[in-house]
Amino acid sequence: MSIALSYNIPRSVSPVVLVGGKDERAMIGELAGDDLAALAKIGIRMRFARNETLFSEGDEATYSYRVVRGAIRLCKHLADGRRQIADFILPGDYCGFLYLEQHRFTAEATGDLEVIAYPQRQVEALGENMPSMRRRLTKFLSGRLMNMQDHLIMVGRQTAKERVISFLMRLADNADAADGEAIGLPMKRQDMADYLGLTIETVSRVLTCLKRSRLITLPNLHQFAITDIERCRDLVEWGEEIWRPGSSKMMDIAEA
Amino acid sequence: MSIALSYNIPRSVSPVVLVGGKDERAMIGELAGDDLAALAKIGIRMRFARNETLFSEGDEATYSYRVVRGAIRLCKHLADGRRQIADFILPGDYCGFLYLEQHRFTAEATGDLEVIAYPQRQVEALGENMPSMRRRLTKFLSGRLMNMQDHLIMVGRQTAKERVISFLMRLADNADAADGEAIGLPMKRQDMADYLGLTIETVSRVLTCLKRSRLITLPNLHQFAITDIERCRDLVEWGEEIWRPGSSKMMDIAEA
DNA sequence: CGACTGATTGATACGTCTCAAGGATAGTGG
DNA sequence: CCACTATCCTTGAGACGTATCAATCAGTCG
Repeated sequence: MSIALSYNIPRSVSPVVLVGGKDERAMIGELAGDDLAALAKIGIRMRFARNETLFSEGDEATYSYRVVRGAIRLCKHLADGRRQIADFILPGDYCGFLYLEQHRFTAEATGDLEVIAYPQRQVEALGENMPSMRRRLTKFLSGRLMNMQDHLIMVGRQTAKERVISFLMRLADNADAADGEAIGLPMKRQDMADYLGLTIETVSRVLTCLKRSRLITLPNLHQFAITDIERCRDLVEWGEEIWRPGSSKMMDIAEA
Repeated sequence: MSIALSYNIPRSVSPVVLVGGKDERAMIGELAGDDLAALAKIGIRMRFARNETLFSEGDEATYSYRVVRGAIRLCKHLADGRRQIADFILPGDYCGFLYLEQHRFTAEATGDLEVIAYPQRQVEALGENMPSMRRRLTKFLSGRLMNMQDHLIMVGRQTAKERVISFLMRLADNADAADGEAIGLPMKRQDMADYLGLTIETVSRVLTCLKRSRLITLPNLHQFAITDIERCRDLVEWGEEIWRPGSSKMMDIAEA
């Protein structure tokens, strides 16, 4: 069943971005080790500044990208300016495409961005000729769907605090960070808000709240650390009750 | 890049559901016409009652399904019972799998359900052997991601009224229905709510509101009709302003 | 006809948004 | 190195939309 929110968009088929996470990175590595030394060589290093566009809705796919530093945001816009970010592509992640006619969303840099771009045609050729590559790309695409489902439940059914924690946990996981270890936060508050389906103010308030509760620390605007990953995991899994029984006001999180 | 459904991947990877829409149905038809007469024959007719489970989180994929009557809901659960439905599979839609390790969500019948189940192995074999099939399945999977993105912006950035209208529009579109034509609503209010990220009461209120505004009619609980599809399209695209300038209370939608 | 499930409606509570002000940070040019 | 400035972030007060709780209504099936 296909639902389209943006009914003015032609019902043609369109390209899909593949976005890899921690697991998929291994895949890329393996590919390179396997048969893709050639692919590694055709990669072109590119840089973008904050808010620069890698591609827009309607563009044709010419490159796939691997993020070296910074992050890419994939987003959709409503006519009145509301924006929803469908995914972030973080350092080490891969963002590729399946051939369809055109993009249905926009990719922009959330800050200083460094990527390696691979000509799409060459990647496609590899997919066509190598069953092992096909298989990995399939897994990869599947993983994307999984993440989308998690994102959906986050935006649809979790509270602001749960969303923010989930998000930070994802970043921590992606960085393989330990308790207290500083983790890069390569996007602005507005980007976080649009990813989480919140406003910038709410994100800010929640962060303050988490900080006060000693669940996280914020050395500066572009870094954070999770004090107790285990406890955060419980918070996300078991909901508000842990915050403090009988109260869920923003400021009422128990001091640890 | 040809992303294939690599169906002979070792069973260490987890399955992903493929869900087809109006467009994808054509694909299945074409496949059947092409080389898949055999597949059509191996289909097994199955029936399920409301809330029966086709598969659960953790199950292995043994069948893919095509819905004949009723609808399947694909959902995820939080520990405290909150639920988010990631997708509905409607009559004519297809629901297949790519393997990774295990299902990460549950598939249940939203009411009386009739499906045709295809043994996964046989579908897999077809994917492996036929490049054209691979390509279609890729497009198909890509379409899923597109829909998920639309669903995300809906749940993350649209108001209750916009979500309900979008949803009804999707159903109407899927059914190729004209203005005023009765369309089946093969799920309960709770299912709609969990899909839209709302409560059952809010869904009910919005429906009442739309009815009063003469945007839709509800002959009975399992059917609806859109009075003016064009107007609904505008509402979704341009937001609340059309409802009635200066007011957005539930009861304040202009009478047409 | 009851008994049951699901849908509607109402009153109120609560979480997040909106609007507005002030504070922090980073970049720029003298 | 220090104003100067633009941008981003934080905080507060109040409004608004949706959730919650509770009662009633409408179908359905024995």
